[in-house]
Amino acid sequence: MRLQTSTGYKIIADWLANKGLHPFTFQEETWQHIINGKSGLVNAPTGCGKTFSVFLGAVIDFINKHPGNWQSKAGNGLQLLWITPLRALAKDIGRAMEAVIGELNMQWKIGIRNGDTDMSERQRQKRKMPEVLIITPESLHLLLAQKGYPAVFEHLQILAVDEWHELIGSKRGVQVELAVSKLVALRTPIVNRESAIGNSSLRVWGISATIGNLDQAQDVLLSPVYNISPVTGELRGETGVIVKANIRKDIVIESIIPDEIEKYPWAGHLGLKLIHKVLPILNTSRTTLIFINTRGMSEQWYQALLTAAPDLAGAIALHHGSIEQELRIWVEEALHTGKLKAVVCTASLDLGVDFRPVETVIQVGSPKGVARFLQRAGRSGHSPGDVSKIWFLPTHSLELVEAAALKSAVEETFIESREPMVLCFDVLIQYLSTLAISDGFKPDEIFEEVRSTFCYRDMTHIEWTAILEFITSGGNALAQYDEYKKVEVIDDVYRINSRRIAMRHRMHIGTIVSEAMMKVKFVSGGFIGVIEEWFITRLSPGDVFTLAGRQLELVTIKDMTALVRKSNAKKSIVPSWQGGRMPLSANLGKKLRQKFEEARNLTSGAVSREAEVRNTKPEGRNKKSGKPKINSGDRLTATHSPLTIHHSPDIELQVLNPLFQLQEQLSHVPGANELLIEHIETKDGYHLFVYPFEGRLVHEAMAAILAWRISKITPITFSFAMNDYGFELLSDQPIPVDDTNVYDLFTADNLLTDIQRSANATEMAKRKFRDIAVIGGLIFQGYPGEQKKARHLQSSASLLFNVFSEYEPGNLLLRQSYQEVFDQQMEEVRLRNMLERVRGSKIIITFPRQLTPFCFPIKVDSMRENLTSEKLEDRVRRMQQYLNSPSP
DNA sequence: GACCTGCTGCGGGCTG
Repeated sequence: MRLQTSTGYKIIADWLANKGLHPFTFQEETWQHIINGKSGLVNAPTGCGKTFSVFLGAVIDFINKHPGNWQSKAGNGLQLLWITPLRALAKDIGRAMEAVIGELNMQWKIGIRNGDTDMSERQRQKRKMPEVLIITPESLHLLLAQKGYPAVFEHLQILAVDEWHELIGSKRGVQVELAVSKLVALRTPIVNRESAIGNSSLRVWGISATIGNLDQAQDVLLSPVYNISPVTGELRGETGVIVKANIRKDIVIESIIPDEIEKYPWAGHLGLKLIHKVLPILNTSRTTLIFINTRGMSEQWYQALLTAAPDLAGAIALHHGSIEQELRIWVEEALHTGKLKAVVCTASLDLGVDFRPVETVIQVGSPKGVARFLQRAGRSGHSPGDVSKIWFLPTHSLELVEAAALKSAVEETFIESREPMVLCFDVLIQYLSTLAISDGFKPDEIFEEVRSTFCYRDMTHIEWTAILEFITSGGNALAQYDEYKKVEVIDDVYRINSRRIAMRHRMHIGTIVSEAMMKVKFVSGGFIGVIEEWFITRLSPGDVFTLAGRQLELVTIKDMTALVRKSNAKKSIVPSWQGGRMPLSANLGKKLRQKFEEARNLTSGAVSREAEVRNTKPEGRNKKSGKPKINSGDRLTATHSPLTIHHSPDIELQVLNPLFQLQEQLSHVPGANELLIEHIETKDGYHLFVYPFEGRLVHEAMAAILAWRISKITPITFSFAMNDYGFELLSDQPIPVDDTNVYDLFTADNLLTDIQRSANATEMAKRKFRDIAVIGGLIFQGYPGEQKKARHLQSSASLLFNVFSEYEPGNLLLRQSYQEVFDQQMEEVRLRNMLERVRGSKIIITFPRQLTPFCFPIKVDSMRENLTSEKLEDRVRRMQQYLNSPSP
């Protein structure tokens, strides 16, 4: 059968043609696969119709199955389940789907199920499910926690997972994997699969933006569909398909360049010095999004814009995750109805404006990754054929190189991968409890289902048994506490019979664990947002702080709510929120290293280098102190690749030429295949600066390891500092790192043991364990509205951590917390890759006679602790003035 | 359990 003759296809194609659209716009290839019973992944830039391609595929499929009466047919139950990570997206998508259904005169109902869905709607859904249900991963698990849930999915044809790239790298993604395994098994039980031909009758479709590991993303989502034999590991069904839209989005990236690069700060994160260059951009664009990396800095930018251009009052707004939901919704609406010229925002506006374009985007500071930068650029020029325009505003001089790096990364579509998580036992425990409060489960069946997912495919029988033991008896360590004996076993069916436990569990479904927040509310009523508990407890009544762009005076704290009134005080404290510490991505780091090499090649023409380059080791090394006796300004090893410039250099690199010249004079600008190490002596002591450009997490771990390894050579103590470009070891005695030992110090051998000895893994694991314990249901966070204090949470978590460490060291959750430290906190894989890279590269050690442009930002960050910001700014200015006019 | 600049996201429904 040729596809085009199918009734559904024709109806939809004609319908689109009537509207002047070609089916291709909506990736008709997807329709074909859906009708043919395939599962797969759709990949296209935003605004290219990938959402509609899956939805229309489901519509065509329905028409084909009910050829005579598709317009009158309803009440078949749930046909299409649509998972989306954001509640806010559900409304937009639902509205768009309803419009299509309306025009086709179909009898489908589109329903939304998430935390915002009210009770009556939930009950309506329970009596009769709509044909399409848009849901969050959490709410889907809540459905699985209802008695008789299999009936809900009896007629389900298609499961769509929207924004899969957003979910795959997190535990929310694992929740989706488990849900997929369950829904697939409901249609084709695992026990029948040995004999089943082909795939499950349920078709699973992921919808994803471009990521580096698209194939893997597909495998992770579809793993339960693939029908892989649990015995032999052999693939018995078909694999899925990837549908890519061949649309290339044009993106224009432009840097905001300081007029006098010599005077632009070498360090800093805020970038307000360039605010005068932002104003003209706002004026010439209808709507602008200004992305700021942190909530605190976004508050500062908002204030600064109003001060710089008071006429903007009322035309600009602020948007971040700690601002009250209603205010945020108002801002979003006002932006798109044209009431606002600009919105200062954080990652809170990364997603969710798909159906409402803006004209211009400004990125302030490093976006930390290529994917995030592209995502933000894509907020503008949203229609197919439009050009996305994004401005990059550097917050310090060296950061300007990132613009050049981003340009070539975007050009090459060098986009980060999102690594799926594996063996998350906390999520598994939560899932099993979910099944236990609805219909109960039989371990043998569920074991196979769970192992059909990517996350748990390597789970052993021993681990599985330990999990079952844990949920029924509390395991070895907690056996004496009844509250951990949640699940009862009757006739080999595992169930939770206690209504109280079931109720508590429902409230704790989900994998997002937040800091303890306190609501902020006007005395006169009206919520403004939330602030972290630790921050507000440092304030006293009468203190003025900033939130949602307002000056607020703290009046009192009552019922875990901070009551405030408006204030006209000149000075106010800007809150800081404890957020993720998104490190520079590996991709962007690599591009940066390449750009530095280009910059050096550009510079080398200008600098006379004959006198500097030495290929031989200097003589007269003082073995005792380990400090080589050489003149400052000399280098130990330095060989340069011949000067090659393949294309015209980026404007950013040209502008930064004076900075690179100075760096080259004082030290060295490292090439892509070099690791630069600087020994600098100041009145603070002996500094060792190292520049791997691997993001601050790797640097943090590497600094600890290096310190540990050096201390084995000679007894020595250090303090550390680091940023995304490099790290610093500081000591009061000379640091014995030279060309005789440097490769050994940076070896990947014994990495794991050295990590364990150097970094305080136990302390880090303890922190990770808190989230794991909450997700696994070991800690009750309190009923909604009466959240427990952070202190309580922390103390019960660390109590449990200690109990496990002492009485059950093999506990799976304990093990997981250490694993998460290695994987996420230290980025062990990346650390190892870095060391492997260093092994094959040239290590350049220099001895600059003063601070260099490279080390400057790290040095400044390490001073920050002891100084107020004004004093710091003064000191930085003085340091830089001195450096810009170097005296011999 | 500290904050050194540090994002976002979710979340009862029984039995009457």
